[in-house]
Amino acid sequence: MDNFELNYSNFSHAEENYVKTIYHLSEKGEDVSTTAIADELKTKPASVSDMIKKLAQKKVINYVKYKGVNLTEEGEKIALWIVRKHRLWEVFLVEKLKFNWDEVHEVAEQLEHIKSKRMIDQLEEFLGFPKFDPHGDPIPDKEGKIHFIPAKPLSEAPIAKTLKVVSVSDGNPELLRYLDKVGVAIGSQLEIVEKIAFDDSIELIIDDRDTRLVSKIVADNILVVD
Amino acid sequence: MDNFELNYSNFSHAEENYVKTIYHLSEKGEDVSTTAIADELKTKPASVSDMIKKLAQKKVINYVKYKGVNLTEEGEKIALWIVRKHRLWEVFLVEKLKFNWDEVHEVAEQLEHIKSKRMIDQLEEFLGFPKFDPHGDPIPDKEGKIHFIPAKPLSEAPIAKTLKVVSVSDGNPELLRYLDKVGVAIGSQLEIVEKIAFDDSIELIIDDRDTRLVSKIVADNILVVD
DNA sequence: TTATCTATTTTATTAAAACAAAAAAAATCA
DNA sequence: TGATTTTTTTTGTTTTAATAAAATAGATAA
Ligand SMILES: [Mn+2]
Ligand SMILES: [Mn+2]
Ligand SMILES: [Mn+2]
Ligand SMILES: [Mn+2]
Repeated sequence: MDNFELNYSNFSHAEENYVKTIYHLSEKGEDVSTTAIADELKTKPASVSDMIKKLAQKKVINYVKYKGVNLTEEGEKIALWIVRKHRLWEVFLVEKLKFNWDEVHEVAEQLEHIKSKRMIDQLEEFLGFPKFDPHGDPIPDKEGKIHFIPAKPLSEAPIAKTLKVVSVSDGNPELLRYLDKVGVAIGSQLEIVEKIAFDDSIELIIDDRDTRLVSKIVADNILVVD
Repeated sequence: MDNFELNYSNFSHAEENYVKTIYHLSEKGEDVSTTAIADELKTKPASVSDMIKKLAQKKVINYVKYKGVNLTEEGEKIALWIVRKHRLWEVFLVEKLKFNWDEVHEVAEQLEHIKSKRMIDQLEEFLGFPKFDPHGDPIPDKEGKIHFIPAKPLSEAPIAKTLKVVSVSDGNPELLRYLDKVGVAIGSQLEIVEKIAFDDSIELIIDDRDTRLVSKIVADNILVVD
């Protein structure tokens, strides 16, 4: 508990990125593979193998050779601390500096490594204790607690029900600009009219106004609740 | 001119710190020595010799072996770009996140390396285009222009004249907390009552209220105009 | 003008983070 | 099961930034 108070200054920029990546890849539950990490960090499996050993020694991940890794409690705390910073900075950029939601992720990737607990807690207060970032992702509180909304991808949602957009993946600016164009935002109401079996594309009504066809890959990246 | 528009992403964290340090050490006019840089960056002369060669190759400094270095035009642009970021972030921390002026420098040392011209220009606007940072230092504008106030150290100021505090050095938090305690701030009125020749300490009146004795080293770090 | 001292540079090592190529283990296929 | 393919790890290099120790240039002092 008190560990989260620290700034974790004994972790390098690179180590933090690995921990954060393992956290995100773990969200599906299973152990994370070397190649998955390499793909995500745009590096090579050989580099990942090296770093994994170091992180295991530092006790932030559990590692069994050839079996993949998962975060220890300590590792998860570090990951949540980085995620908290990332998302609060994204809110700041959108709410205060007039950034569009497709422009914040890259800068937040840098800002998330700035070490100052004090600054982040003050920033959170300054922003009015936001619960979600501009892409609908929940912001861990100062104790590292995070509250997930049970949502599913639009691609797996039922037909002919009123759905609400909870979050969208923030990594790809092109997707976000596309959503701007078609008028999908956090909180938008969607209703699936038809699922085209041939290519899994989806025809839907947006906010009771426009009818649109979106591809499977777009639908995979929009999380909704009904 | 257009170079300042760039984010200079081809410079590492370490290189940026060297360029900024050389900029600050150059303010006295002369070439900067290897040891001076090493002292400032808390590293060793051997490391500085290495880095100096690299920076000379990158054409951001002029370097003659055994003679010291100075910034090229390009180097000065980079330095001013970093200084601009540092000082705007310091204003943000004090004005928006309720930091005291002794708490901002360390965090700004990290924030100054974040690469996003867009963010800094927006931040400047958000802060209302401040001209000075919390320690009274001028903030370079988006073209990299900086306006110096011709001030001198309190230790070299004349006796029995009304002086105004223009800036104080921001590197040492202890000094800043001491100034808080004795009631010296940017804009304070000072009047030197007596200079004690024995140890160069100075007796002064602060804002027409308190009489105080401050040491030479404190007086060296307060810049005033009359 | 030497001799001595100090500042600077060079050389050789180290640590972090990455990569390619080779080796080994695990998974898949026949 | 045995052969083949894929994934992961190991080994050997590279680059960046730092250090200590040795060599050298410059400054100072006798
Ligand atoms: Mn993001
Ligand atoms: Mn986000
Ligand atoms: Mn500062
Ligand atoms: Mn300052």
